Amino acid sequence: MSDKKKRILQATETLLAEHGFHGVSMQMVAKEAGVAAGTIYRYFEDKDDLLHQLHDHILAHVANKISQNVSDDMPLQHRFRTMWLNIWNMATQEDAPLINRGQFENLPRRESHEQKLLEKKMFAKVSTLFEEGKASGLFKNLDNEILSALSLEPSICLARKHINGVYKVNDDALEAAIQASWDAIIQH
Amino acid sequence: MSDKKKRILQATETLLAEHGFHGVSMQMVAKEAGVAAGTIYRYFEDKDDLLHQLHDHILAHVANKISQNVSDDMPLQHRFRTMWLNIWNMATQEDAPLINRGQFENLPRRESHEQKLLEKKMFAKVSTLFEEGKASGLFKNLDNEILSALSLEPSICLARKHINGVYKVNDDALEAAIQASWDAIIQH
Amino acid sequence: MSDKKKRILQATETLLAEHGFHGVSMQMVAKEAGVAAGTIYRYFEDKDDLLHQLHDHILAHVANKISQNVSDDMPLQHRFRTMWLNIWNMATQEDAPLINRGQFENLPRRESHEQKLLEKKMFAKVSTLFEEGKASGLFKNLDNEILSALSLEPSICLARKHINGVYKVNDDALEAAIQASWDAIIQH
Amino acid sequence: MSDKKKRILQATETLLAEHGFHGVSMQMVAKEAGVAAGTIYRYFEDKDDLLHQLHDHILAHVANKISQNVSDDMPLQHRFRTMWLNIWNMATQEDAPLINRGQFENLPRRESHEQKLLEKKMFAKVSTLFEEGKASGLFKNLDNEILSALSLEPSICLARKHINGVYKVNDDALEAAIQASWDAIIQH
DNA sequence: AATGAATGAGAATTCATTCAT
DNA sequence: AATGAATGAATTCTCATTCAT
Repeated sequence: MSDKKKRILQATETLLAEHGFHGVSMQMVAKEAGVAAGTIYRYFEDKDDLLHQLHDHILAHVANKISQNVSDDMPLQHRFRTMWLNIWNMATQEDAPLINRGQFENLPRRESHEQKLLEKKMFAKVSTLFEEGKASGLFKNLDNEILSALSLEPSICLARKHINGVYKVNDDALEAAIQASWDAIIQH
Repeated sequence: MSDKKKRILQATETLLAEHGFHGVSMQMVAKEAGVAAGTIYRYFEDKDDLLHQLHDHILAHVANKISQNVSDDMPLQHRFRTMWLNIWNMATQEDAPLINRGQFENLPRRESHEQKLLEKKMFAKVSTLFEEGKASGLFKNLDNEILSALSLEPSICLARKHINGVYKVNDDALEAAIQASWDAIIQH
Repeated sequence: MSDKKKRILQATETLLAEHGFHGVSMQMVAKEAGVAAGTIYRYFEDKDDLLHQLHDHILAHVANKISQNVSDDMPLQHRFRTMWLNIWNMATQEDAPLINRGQFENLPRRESHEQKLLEKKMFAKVSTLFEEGKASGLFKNLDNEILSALSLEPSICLARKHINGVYKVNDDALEAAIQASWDAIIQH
Repeated sequence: MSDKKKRILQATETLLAEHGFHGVSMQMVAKEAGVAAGTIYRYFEDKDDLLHQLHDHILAHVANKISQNVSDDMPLQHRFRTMWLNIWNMATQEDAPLINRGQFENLPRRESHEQKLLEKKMFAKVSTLFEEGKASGLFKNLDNEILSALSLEPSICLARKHINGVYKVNDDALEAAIQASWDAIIQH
């Protein structure tokens, strides 16, 4: 990807996190990226396209981060813990500003079929985890979407509160939260 | 509250849900509410104030809905189930358009101390539930913010997927999800 | 018609005549008309609509001017001469700046059926002249469009040259031109 | 003339006819001509110069077309008829797109003295026709500009209506129009 | 209290022109 | 000579806000 295009995407993400969804103008993006306003339109059709592409860009980054240090031959609970913490770290370490401000969900998305297949592939390690857990009888027999909402999304939710300063999570609480997330999806 | 003020708030919520955060102008609000543009400024200082007040307005509505049919002398699990379903129903029955579109979080908020106290009071029944659960040794000894993130927020998360059409939750899955949310916070 | 709307149309006509079709911006129109840029959009949907309405406005003016001092009971040649001179005077007296610069034809037109009927009605006196002339056997038996192209449009053509300074027409030449236009359409 | 220069002029004419005066950008011209945007500036100083040169280019083409198959030893009326039809054919056969759309007149012109002399020379056959006609007593004793406005310009005028679809001219009407144009300028 | 015409700054986008390659 | 990425001023149009009525 061209250097300028990367800088524009990066600038957009930074500004969106800082100023929220409204209040980010193309001029601001241009200035932050250090390019002329017109230059943005060489790489993106219009503002909508810029936001769409930013969505895809971030999603790829997120999928990559979540899968970090996870291999399919690790024990289930170890894999789960690693992914849970990957999400937590990503959201709390400010390297994904849009995620931890809850602004990512509001980016306009392309709802195409290819897009969905792509997303599925990107989060393959999560699917694998849930499928294996269910096959082994360890996890509840629920669809992956539900398992995810019960166990991984609380990580984002907590991280957001942590970042916003609404509530500070300490190390013990963090471990307990991971355990509780695990409790939510395993058979008892 | 004056009739016109109510109509303005109602119109704003409807339009926000429909057109997203950008694309709602004061002219549009005025038209939808059936008042003149200038009239809005009799009830709200500026656009920001309108959105702030809308935030408070919706939050009050939400707090009210969540607590519906919940009294402090009901058994813990019954109370939990009722609140979980109150959230689910509110989000899926389209009577809180901003919530189920995930746009509520993006409303500008006042981060004052009074605001926080007020919110605490509004969600008193939730706090009471968690406190009693912990006191009785049934719940894990975690802060309410964490318990909420583990058990109630998945309800919103699922409802959103359900509404968006990303994933349809059937009745059995719903019951299982409630049970799993409960599993997340109780001691094992 | 509102005073502001009139001023905007007037300003647009003046500027178009002066700067040609390109080089007239909405800002310029606003400044010339003494209104704010946004005000134009209260009266006209967009720039296209402004130009369309200007077209209609001018056409009405032209139709009115052409028919001045013409009544259907005047002798044919007298009517013809009056209309020919009405055109000439309008174009040379600078009160129809767009006409005499040949910019009028380039205004975007609405090609609707109603528009055509309206135009027909506006130029009724011209039609009547040609029809009577043909019925009496004085004029050649040609369609009005052709008769007009042969006899009245040369008036505009000459006026344009006169205004542009390409060629100055004196009074004798003017009378001769009217006579020649007449010769073009009568039987010999 | 260089091949690229020709292609640029050709592309400009095509685009102007299609998109009108606004709506033709240098980028579009470059693309249509199959050259890079910067290349245009090797052959033309700026956009204005491009349009000026296009004007001259077209005028030369027109002058050439009008004089086709006309030699000074042909009988007057035959010469007149040939030129009248040359104009008609050129305008109706789409090989002079700017003429028959009435956009040619709006091209910016250089109003220099040399330009005028050049134009005079280019239309020498027209001048000769009129001068001979007047010398022989056949034509009215009017300046060439007037004779032209009375007899040849109606051809363009009619052709434009024909092309625009405002009015379709059939073969009989065409002959009659030529005859009427002739009637306009001969002595009676 | 209520209106809605008017404002003008600011938004997205285009485009003539330049210049390093 | 030719390229085409880059520029940034200018364009059309919107919109929060004001104010005379």
